[in-house]
Amino acid sequence: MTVVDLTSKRPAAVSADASAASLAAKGQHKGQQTKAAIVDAALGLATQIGLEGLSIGALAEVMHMSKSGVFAHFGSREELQISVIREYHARFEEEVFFPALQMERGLPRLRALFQNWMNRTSIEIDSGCLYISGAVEFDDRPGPVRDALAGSVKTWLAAMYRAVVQAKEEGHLRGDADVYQMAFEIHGLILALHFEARFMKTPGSTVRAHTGFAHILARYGSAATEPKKSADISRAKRPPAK
Amino acid sequence: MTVVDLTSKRPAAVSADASAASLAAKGQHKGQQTKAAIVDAALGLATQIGLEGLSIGALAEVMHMSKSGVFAHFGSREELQISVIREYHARFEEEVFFPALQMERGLPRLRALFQNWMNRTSIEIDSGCLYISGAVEFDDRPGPVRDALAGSVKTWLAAMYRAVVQAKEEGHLRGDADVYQMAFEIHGLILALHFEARFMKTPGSTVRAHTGFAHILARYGSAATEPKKSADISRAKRPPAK
DNA sequence: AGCAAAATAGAACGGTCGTTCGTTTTATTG
DNA sequence: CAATAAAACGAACGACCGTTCTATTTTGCT
Repeated sequence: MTVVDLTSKRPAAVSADASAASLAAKGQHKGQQTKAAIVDAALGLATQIGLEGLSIGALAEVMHMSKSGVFAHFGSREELQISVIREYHARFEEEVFFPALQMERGLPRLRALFQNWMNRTSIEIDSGCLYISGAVEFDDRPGPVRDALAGSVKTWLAAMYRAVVQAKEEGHLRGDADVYQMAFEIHGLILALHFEARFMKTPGSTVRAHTGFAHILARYGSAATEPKKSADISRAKRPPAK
Repeated sequence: MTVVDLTSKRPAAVSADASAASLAAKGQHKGQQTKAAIVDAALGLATQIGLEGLSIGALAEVMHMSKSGVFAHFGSREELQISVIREYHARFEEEVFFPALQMERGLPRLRALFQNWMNRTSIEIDSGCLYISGAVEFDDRPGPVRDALAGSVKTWLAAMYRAVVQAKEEGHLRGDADVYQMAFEIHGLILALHFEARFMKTPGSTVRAHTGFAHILARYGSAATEPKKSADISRAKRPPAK
């Protein structure tokens, strides 16, 4: 009767995705670790099949848990979806926004933001952008999920807009540059990249987005910034990772 | 016993949306008319809640029909979805593509295509673009529905690409203009318009897309085409409707 | 008018969904 | 180690899903 049962399915919940749960296993209670692991798995599902397609049953199966066990951590499906959005927001900040802050204000930082954004959108082919898929799914569906999503998207777009403004303040852009317009056009490039790479599987979409960014810089950049006719692609140099 | 019964719910199917069904009420059998009316209603639902959210039960309720009555016209949900895609494709051609063919080859036609595309994407605020929402929903879901969708999208994007090529052939673009790149950037403007107008409700997105198009023309247009610094918005004049 | 064919209704099926509830197992604390 | 709290399970519910089947009504044709 003292058999240990290594194949016990109970503790499997926490160690389902050790890579994500381990680094968060601080002084937290077990429940919080499990919840983090669930959110991690849910994010993986949501980026593939969408926030609406995310079901508690499928999530429980991935976690090797019971439906009610998963459910108890959130209390409602909407709360689960919101948790996923918050997790995506945190990772987006960490992978796209914060690294770019180590670049100098102005054009270098804007370049880094765009580059990181592109990487996240296209390099990880298996996981689409939750901001884009969520925007389509919830553009007509009011409620707390939409609010959370719109809040995150708005925050990120505002951050990028701020980088554009700073680039202008630093003198990297032309004096008559319309910063709103520039941010709009940059956003369009990312969306086109997402559409053509992920749905249409068009090869070369990444360099196309990069070239488009160079074109935008050629238009809005000050004379000192963009002297040559065609900007080279491999300009965006990353920070030494601190 | 000769009561006419104006409130009979049976014939309501055909006259549910008279506006769409009437003009198609030629020598067709009744079933075909009803099917056209169902597809019309289904398209209305799909553009709001997406192709995946489209359910036969909800559709039957809108049509004042039974689920099985609706179902019998298609034989499967997938076939219904494909029918909706085909219907959208037909309307897209009729509203965006064909009218632009009446413009002269080259830049005027390209302008008209973009203008019509913008109108369809933004003016009709209540109905989103099925190509965009469908692309997000089916970017990871293989099957006949995705195939039909991708086929339609590919056809339309190829048509726009062709207009770009023709504009270059007519000498309206610079000799070194990258036509693929130009089409990519135009596509991005439409996607940004859809995202910001429909999801974020950002006002002024339409003029922003239009300005972006002017910027693209300023870059790729030949000297003879774009002499002035900023192109005027109200250039795209429609044909006299035949 | 009458008859065959087409169209629709209605009920039922198995399945999945989110959610609730009572029980049991596990983890934490004194 | 024992007591208490937290976590997870398992069964069940009602709702909706797509689909199938049979019966009934409506249509189109001669």
